[in-house]
Amino acid sequence: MNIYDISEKAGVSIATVSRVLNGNSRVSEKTRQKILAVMEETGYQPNAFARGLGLGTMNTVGILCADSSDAVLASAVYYIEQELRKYQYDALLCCTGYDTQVKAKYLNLLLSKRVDALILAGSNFVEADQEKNQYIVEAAREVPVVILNGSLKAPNVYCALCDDREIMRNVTAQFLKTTDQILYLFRSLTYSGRQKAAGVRQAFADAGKELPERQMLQFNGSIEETRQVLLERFAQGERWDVILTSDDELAVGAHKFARAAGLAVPEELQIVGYNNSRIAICCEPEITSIDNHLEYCSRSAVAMLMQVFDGEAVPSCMSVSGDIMIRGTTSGLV
Amino acid sequence: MNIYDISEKAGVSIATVSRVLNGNSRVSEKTRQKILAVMEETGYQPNAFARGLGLGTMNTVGILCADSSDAVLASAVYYIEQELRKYQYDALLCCTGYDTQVKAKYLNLLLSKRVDALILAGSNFVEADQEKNQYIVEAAREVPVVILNGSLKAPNVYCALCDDREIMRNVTAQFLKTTDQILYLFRSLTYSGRQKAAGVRQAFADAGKELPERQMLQFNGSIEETRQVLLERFAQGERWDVILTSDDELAVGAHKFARAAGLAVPEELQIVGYNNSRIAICCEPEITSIDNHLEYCSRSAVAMLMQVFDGEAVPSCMSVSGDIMIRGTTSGLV
DNA sequence: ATTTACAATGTAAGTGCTTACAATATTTTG
DNA sequence: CAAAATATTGTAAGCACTTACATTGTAAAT
Repeated sequence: MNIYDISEKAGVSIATVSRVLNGNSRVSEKTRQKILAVMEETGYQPNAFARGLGLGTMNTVGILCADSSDAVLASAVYYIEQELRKYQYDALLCCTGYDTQVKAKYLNLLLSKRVDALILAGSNFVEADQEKNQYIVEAAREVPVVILNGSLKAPNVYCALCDDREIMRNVTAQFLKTTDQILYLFRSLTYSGRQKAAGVRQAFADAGKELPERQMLQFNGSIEETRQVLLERFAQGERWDVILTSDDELAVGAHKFARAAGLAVPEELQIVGYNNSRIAICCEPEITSIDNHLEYCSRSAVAMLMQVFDGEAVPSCMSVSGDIMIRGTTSGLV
Repeated sequence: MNIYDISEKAGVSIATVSRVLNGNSRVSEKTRQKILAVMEETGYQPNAFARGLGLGTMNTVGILCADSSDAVLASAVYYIEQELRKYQYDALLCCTGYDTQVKAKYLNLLLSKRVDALILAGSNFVEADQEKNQYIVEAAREVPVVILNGSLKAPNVYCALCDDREIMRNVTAQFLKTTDQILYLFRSLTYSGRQKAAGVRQAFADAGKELPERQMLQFNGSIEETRQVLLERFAQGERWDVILTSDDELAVGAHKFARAAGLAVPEELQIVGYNNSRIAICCEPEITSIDNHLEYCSRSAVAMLMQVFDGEAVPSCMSVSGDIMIRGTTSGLV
């Protein structure tokens, strides 16, 4: 069943059928109805490939994300997909893992599928070494690229992110009023990761203090492993009044550590998570977490993209404030 | 840059170029190398739409899922996408929400994009009312349909799932040896939901006991709301020795309830979750949960699909056992 | 009534690939 | 060395649409 069959049954030319298919040119109401009736009755579905060939697009956007089973990235993907669909776009999902080579490979694979744009979901896509981001810059020569939670200055690259640095500086500064014994526990130095760390550092600097390297702990492991690592450090005599983390899972690990070490939360140890994800409220007391407004940013990323499609002038970067969700693992925060 | 440009620069016909593109027919090594060189040098990328039009496929599978931000579904989508990519298929993701009308609409939308198959991720796709599943049966006339965690008997529909009924019967039976005060807290009667409930019921029946309706509590809310609901019932005088749940989030709610009610876990109240998801290990004590082998099933679903593509004989349903992951919220389970 | 304007429709040339079949070149065989 | 067999390449007809441009039909204007 193709456009010829329809045109024949309706007694018109294929051009007219195509016109009603695309709803653009003028077709008399009478023939439009007739054609629609024939389509209905035959259950005709236009061939999307032929359509794509003729129009040069299939209304598809590629979403790249390292790991869509990660709670935060899964949410991002979900919001993005939802928002794309509002605008009649389909989402081609591709989970890349964290290796740059692989990311570049998959990005090009999506490109070869002729997606209309690429959305890179996750701050891990922007590396500190600009060389490694080159593949993104090149991709942007083909289609618009939107980065969620990462910033990269290049033509046709748009970013939507949270000001992680500022909120981290703010929160750290608040704790610094009462104690220097703050541990910053972070997972990896993605774009956001670097911002957060910089925020912590800056708060110390602003207070005229030095942040000892021992108080910056990079650790990329499970909840259980996080608990272990902290216990080991604790056993070696390290003590903290506050543990700031770069994500809620690490905070849960810290929470478990506190319990294992017999430390009362928040009286003896305060804990702050990041992302304000669902996991933060599973513990008792529930974990204070920084809300980086993932949903808002995700939807904005898509909105920006649509404006780019429409040829509107769009700023290359949109940023929102981080805001703290105060719960039981902290006291005295504002 | 199209196939004509390449053929010209390489001094061959487009047919030969197409042949090296598809790597199938014999092309002399010399000309193959020459053509590859030209492609390399010009950065040629074949047009996927034209390819799709000629071949009738773009190697794309549609994944339908109600809500990819849900931890369990997100994992399923992740595993499926990973596995599809191994076989060079792309994943078109579509989040439908839980309304049947909407699901049907989106399913047809994916179909109109000419996907090679559909994977329905989540037991919510199979409803008790067969009428409501009709749209799936019809879709299967166009392309193979694979259902994850749901069973539907129809031509060209394949299922991969866990025997939820049996494991639920088994676990319930174990508790019934020592107490009848078991609450089964469940979210919704999806396909799996119905199986689980049936398992609980059967265990009671097998033990010659009756399961009072008060001990079946359907509740579809957040962790916090779950805690509330249980507290209310508790305040009204209801008492339980065991709370079985249909997912880990409900179990976390039960966990929080226990804490709020001052009940020691597992001494005074035992709790069992379902899905063995990451959230189960956030609490203290960690939650015993039933592992329904989501990863295995997800990957199997894709594997089955590939066999269908290859024209191999495939059973219409594959089932795995559920297995219990014993942790701190239970005692005496085997 | 005739010209003019414009709306509705049709014709035909893309869009870029695949592949059956035909044609040609190269080996193998007698 | 010619004929047969086989490997390599080319020709041309799909695949199912879109759309610029041409044509026809209709209503308004003169």
